[in-house]
Amino acid sequence: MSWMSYWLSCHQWPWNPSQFQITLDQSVSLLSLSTTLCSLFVFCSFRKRKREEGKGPYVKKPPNAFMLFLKSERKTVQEELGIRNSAAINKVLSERVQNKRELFQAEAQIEADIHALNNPGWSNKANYVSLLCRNVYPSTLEVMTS
DNA sequence: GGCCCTTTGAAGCTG
DNA sequence: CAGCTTCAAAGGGCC
Repeated sequence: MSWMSYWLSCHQWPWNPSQFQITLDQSVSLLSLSTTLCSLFVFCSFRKRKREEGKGPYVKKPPNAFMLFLKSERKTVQEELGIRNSAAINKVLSERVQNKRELFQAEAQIEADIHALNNPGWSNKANYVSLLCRNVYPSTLEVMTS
């Protein structure tokens, strides 16, 4: 049973139009549910929207040391082993990063500093879309079970 | 077309 | 404060 059918069964939804009588509490619950679902849709759409280029001032996270290492060594592994799949390449590079970690950590720190200068006040919080969604779910469940 | 996989690490949130 | 979650990159694979 889906959460929607569960909610409807709990609230004895009047499928027959002639029986369309709901209490004030039920209408308030329905309004809250609608509002909450709209919020859920809007917030969860951010994740998809932010990946679209040229829409909004989305600022990406600065790359960490391993990400810089991946960018640097990806083509080498592709040519060396003839692998195109990034998941497989990443596995190989995770083994090779050991002796170059400190070098790329220093570079990552520079990247982070430049990112901070170019984007004053920016925080990872701006990219944490699902936390917003997570705040919506409990209230949705609260409406469903009230 | 869009999500998943796969990795490390930074940063934020939760209990 | 420990533990969990997300997202940075990338491109093949899959639905």
